[in-house]
Amino acid sequence: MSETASRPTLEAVAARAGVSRATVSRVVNGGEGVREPLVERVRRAVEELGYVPNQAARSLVTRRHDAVAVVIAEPETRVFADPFFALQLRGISKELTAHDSQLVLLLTEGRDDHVRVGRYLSGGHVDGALVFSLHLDDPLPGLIHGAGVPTVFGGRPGWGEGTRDIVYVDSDNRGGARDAVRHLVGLGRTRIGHITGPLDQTSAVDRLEGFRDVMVGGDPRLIVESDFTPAGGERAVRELLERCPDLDAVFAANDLSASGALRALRERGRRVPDDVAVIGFDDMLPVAEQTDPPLTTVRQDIEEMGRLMARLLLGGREPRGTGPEREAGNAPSGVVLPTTLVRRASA
Amino acid sequence: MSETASRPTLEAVAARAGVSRATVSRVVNGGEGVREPLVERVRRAVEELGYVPNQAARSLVTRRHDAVAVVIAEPETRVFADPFFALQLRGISKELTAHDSQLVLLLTEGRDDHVRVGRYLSGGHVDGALVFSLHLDDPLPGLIHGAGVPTVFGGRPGWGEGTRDIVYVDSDNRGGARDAVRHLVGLGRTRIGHITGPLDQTSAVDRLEGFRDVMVGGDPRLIVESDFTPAGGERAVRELLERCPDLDAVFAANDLSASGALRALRERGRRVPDDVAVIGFDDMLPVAEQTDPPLTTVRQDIEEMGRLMARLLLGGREPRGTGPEREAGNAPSGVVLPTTLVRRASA
DNA sequence: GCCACGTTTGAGAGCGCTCCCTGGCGCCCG
DNA sequence: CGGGCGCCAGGGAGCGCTCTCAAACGTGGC
Repeated sequence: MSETASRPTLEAVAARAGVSRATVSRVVNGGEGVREPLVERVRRAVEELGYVPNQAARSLVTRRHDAVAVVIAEPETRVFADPFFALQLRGISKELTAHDSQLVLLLTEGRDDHVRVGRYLSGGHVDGALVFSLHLDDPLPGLIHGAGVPTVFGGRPGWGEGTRDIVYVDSDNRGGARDAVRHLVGLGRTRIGHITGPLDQTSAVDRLEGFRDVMVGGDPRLIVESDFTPAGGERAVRELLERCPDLDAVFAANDLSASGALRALRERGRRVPDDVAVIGFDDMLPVAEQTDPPLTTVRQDIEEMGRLMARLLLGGREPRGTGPEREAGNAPSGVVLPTTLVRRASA
Repeated sequence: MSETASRPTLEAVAARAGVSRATVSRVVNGGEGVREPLVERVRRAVEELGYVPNQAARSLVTRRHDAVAVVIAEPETRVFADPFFALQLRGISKELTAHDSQLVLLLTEGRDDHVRVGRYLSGGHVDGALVFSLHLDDPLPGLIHGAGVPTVFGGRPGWGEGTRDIVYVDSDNRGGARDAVRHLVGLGRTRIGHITGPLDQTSAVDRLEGFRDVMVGGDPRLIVESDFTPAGGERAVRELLERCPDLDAVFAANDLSASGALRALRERGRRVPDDVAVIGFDDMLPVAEQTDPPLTTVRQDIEEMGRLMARLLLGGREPRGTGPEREAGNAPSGVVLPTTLVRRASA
């Protein structure tokens, strides 16, 4: 039952059920075109022997692996320490499970790893790849895109804008930012500052664009470039207050920097939201709910992004072997998920 | 180069290099016992053709997979939203990479998944498993332990205490807790409260034990069971202050609950650390450094735990194929990593 | 009652690789 | 200078599975 007793093979099951290997194979893979009594007999034999198909042998002939690589490029540790990827992984995992696929996690550390990952992906060990790349100058996505592996990107890649065959899933960063800023405007605020994220990330750029969409002709000095960290948020607010002492609202590009902003505002004696209204982005719960006051922010459904990425990669493939392998690429080249404004106390 | 052009096989490389398949195989797998000029020729052919071994074919005969499953049981979403697993995964990933192994991530959602994971693991798709189980009543670890797959647990499992063949890696929760409480005592504090974690987790239990080790004969009413969350920490502090208004220190079982404690103390007009000193556990940076005041806490090297788990699982196996497959199990049944007290402003 | 056709089942090849074993060759020693 | 030994390369089997193809088995219609 346990130990080194080598696992039963198809052959063994066939012998036990008194049929041929081919028949067992058919039953194991869906049982189409096998008469009921035989199906039953085979099923029982499988059960009794505790047969589990040898995936290696199967892959060898089918050239399918029922496995998908998830590549997370991680130039900074910070990125990895937030719940973002965790949630996305969850979504991915759920969807892959539904498709009987495994999740092979590839974390890259520095440039050398690109080679390793590239080799792995083009080595045909997986059916596809889900790639997260946050930085515009990251060579990895390009590499992968050239590796000839079906790929879906998480977040809008910074290059190949109009390229038809790049598939990605992103949230509506720009639209979400617009909603946030419009909300501030609706509150009667006029001197609205924006704390950006690192502008080598498309999400930060898109949020900035959304801000600009609403504040057309606004004072460019009300935009301070920052880095998605609480400390950066603090610095940015100090800068903003210096440039514009009667600032009455802040839109921070993420919750972390918003939390820093909150702290700096309190320290400077500004009441939130009375004097200055604050809105963040992400709705990262441990942060957004715990700030003082709780943060109004833009929520994105991160887990759903993950699910969608997996679904897109697996294409029209139904939960196991049915249907066409892949709808010939008329997939949308970019899918953008909606965001919603979550009102709490800060604005 | 790209596209569907089927990848080159050993055969192709052999033809190109003018040698036999066997020779190419030898070269690819270390090149022992092949004369230099041939090695060179084969290497070049591999390079030119962009040959990558077919892992499925290889596994089929070697019965090795160069892959390790990482199983994360996740009854609560909260658990996953903290950076803990992320860091551990990093450590694991690094070590596996060094051993040319892949990381197959298995996230479980609810009971049904146990079956799936069990089948997968006993299906012989991976060389071993790294399992994280946080709760005492989780049936998963038991299941896996019975599946006949080499396994290393992350964190002390709640059962099979003395069992010789259970291998796990944990931090020194008890010792770390002792250090923290001793530090408070050294500060002259005498009315020290403890906010525990969920006591169905061994880490929480061990930290409580450490607290008790130092506070022998202490008032049991100074121990409040909580849940590792900020909100729980707040509640616990209110409870503690009610029971003991002149409380002068709090040891919280993790940083998150410590942050809640900090807030509740401020709200109740207690100054930290003047009136009440506070120590957390984990040194979860985004939290510990950002609290007001910054949190004194117990650091554990989470990434190293991950590395160690992987190293233990892979046994004495050197970076690829050399050495014995596995030192016959005289491995230590539990490895406990040291913790260090990180002094910041809160105590 | 017989033949043509559709449906099930079985036989066999082969996926790409490793590894055992044999054959060939150079070299050392007698 | 010849025999034996050791080292290196190649041949070939076979890992467990899928999938094509052909055989066997009905079944219905004429």
